[in-house]
Amino acid sequence: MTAPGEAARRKPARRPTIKDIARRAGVSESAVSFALNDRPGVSQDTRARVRRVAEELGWQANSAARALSGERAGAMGLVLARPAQTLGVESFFLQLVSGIQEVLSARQIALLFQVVEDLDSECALYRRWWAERRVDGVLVVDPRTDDPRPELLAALGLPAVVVGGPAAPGPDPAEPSAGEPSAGEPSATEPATAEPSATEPAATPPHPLLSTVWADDAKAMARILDHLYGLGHRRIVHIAGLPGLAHTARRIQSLRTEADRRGLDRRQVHSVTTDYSDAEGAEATRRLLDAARPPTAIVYDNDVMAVAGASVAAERGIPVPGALSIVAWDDSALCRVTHPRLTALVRDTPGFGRLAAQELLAVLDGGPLRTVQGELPHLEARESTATPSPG
Amino acid sequence: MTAPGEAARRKPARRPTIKDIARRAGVSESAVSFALNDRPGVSQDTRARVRRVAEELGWQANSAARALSGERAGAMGLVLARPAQTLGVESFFLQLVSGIQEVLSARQIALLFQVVEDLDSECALYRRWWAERRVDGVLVVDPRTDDPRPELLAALGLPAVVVGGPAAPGPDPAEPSAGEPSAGEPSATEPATAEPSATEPAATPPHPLLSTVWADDAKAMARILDHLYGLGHRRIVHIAGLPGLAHTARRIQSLRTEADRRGLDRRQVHSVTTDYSDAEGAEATRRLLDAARPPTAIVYDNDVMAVAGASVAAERGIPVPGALSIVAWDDSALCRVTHPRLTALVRDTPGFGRLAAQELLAVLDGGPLRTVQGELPHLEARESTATPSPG
DNA sequence: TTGTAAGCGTTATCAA
DNA sequence: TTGATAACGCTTACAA
Repeated sequence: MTAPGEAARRKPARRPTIKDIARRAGVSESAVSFALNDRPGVSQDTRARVRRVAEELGWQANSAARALSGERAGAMGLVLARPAQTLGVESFFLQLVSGIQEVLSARQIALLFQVVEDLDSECALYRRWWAERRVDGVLVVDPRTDDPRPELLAALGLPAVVVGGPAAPGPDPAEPSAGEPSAGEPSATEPATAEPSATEPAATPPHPLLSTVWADDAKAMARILDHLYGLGHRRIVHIAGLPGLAHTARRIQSLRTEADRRGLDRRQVHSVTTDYSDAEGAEATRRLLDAARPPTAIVYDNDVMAVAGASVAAERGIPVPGALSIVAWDDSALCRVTHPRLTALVRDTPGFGRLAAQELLAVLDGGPLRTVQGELPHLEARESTATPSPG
Repeated sequence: MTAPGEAARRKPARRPTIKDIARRAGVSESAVSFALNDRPGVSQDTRARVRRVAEELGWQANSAARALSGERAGAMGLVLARPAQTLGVESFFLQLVSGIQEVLSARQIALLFQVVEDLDSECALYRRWWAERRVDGVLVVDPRTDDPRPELLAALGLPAVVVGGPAAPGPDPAEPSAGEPSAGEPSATEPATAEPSATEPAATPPHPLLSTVWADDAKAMARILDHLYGLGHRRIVHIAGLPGLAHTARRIQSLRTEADRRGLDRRQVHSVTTDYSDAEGAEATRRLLDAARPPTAIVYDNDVMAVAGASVAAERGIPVPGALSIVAWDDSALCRVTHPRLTALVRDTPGFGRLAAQELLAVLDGGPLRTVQGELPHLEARESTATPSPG
């Protein structure tokens, strides 16, 4: 081994190119290219020889050259638009990203990941990536009810998949079309199978411009309501996340539907929105508990707020689950380390990421525009939910 | 607007190239290149005109072409080697990444972010990135006491910066395996201050192969000890993270030094290692609290374990901070949502990321190999630490 | 101060 | 089945 300083400084070894392989295998460059890309037009013998030499030399295609020549950058993009401070405690994104990469890296596709401050920056970044030909496609997260991104991406012709589902159904408070689905019945409005259905826009309109993978928040909310209603809860408040997000709207809508279905009073079963922070989660909880007839159960849209809410209850000496039941939407270590441990809606987030990546690859391969549904989350009942004490 | 389906499908608008600009501005391609890259050799007038046309056309350099021609890929890499399950609740990485990108994106440099299962995959990925010329440099996180990555990267000649500090001081013969502290003789007292200096390799050897940015864990631990000792604690246990990580070793070492300095009993002031998970944090806490003379204070190496520990105390009816004080190494929403709120060591993680990115850029610009120290973290005293009750 | 032309490493088009 | 050869879009000598 050379001296450390020298090693760190020395010129990098030259990377082998196709030309090197061609020379060494005694064939032309184009033969090498064909051989290495599994294209017809080269004999088995030559192919094998070329492969062996490439292996020996440790050759890997120069991604820039490939991108310049072919049309593919060999990379996908993922932008997270969040103010730096709110880059929180959530395990959601890292898990999502890990699932995405499981699929992409198997195809030697890299992931460009960028955190920006806001939606405008995100759009600007898409434009730049597009102009620079940096990425072959992008995954759009945190879809909103009024989202400029699909239109932009469609206009740019940059393949994209929306992760997290289509926007909520239109501003229809009564939600007549999803009216009275009996539990378990595979309702026509919510296809359990992931078929591209542009014909059934009522409850879950496939996004008009981009393919979409999403979780069925409506059914998930129904499961939570089943659980709480079954325990005897009649005053249930949903502390939701950011009002602009599509899934927030879907959850709020679903809570209404489920409340109506059971003839519950809408003044006692409703949603309030927050910014997902522990601070707003705690604040909302305080307000609710101060009311004349406080809820007997609260559903939080993320784990951090749920834990914050549990903490507020503890401060006030309100027993959980005796006087207040708590459900967290999204499970994580947080829900298991608190005391009592929190009942949570468990999703397979890496699986969701894999699904999204697969769908993006499908779009790149010219697949049809469609809406794919992820696995339905299940409710993990723990110690924070129980039959409410009378009163 | 065209019909949605058509918009999504239609061929993307052609991206403008230098040739387009040249034609439109009535100059040669090379003049355009010079003008846009701030190189001498074109008149002010031409430069202005070219710039204006480029602006009009919304031109952005094709990253592949630039990478192929020049030597720069215009991207950096960051690999996180973690089993998918342990992709936890930590806010650390997203914050680090956001800081890194603040610096990189200002220079139009992208970040390739990849999550892999283990260190071998990480090394393989570096080789691939190098061979593919995908990245100009990488940021190495989670440095280990015995780390193969610096040597690999140095050998490849891939510029890199180690984020998180140099490995711990060499093997300490007195080092008892974590968990069973021997009443070893006090080792030579280390200097309380740990300056990054090549002349003082004992405490903090700058990494021999790569530039490094790091936080002074020794001083941070000293601060925690100051706080707890000042409150009257004499039985203090440090529930550390993964034993192989460099900063874990530094913290363990520092705890010993600080204990010795104050004449504390090493059987009562020691470290145990874990895998950072809530489960192991809770388990270690249970074991400690079951001991004949349980600690009066526990320092946890991350926020998740600290919250888990607090939960264990709550389960057993051990008042915090009355009978047990708790300190979390690294602050996050978690520490603020629990009840009581946890005293935590607060670091400027985005700032640390910025520093790392700056250092990487410096290395790329041919700067010297060096070790840079981040801002010293401070201890945010909250409600989980107090004078221990007698007994 | 300008324009011409030769690369960078692939892929893709054609003859041979 | 092969092997030249021309793109791809940019940078950079080198000439004008």
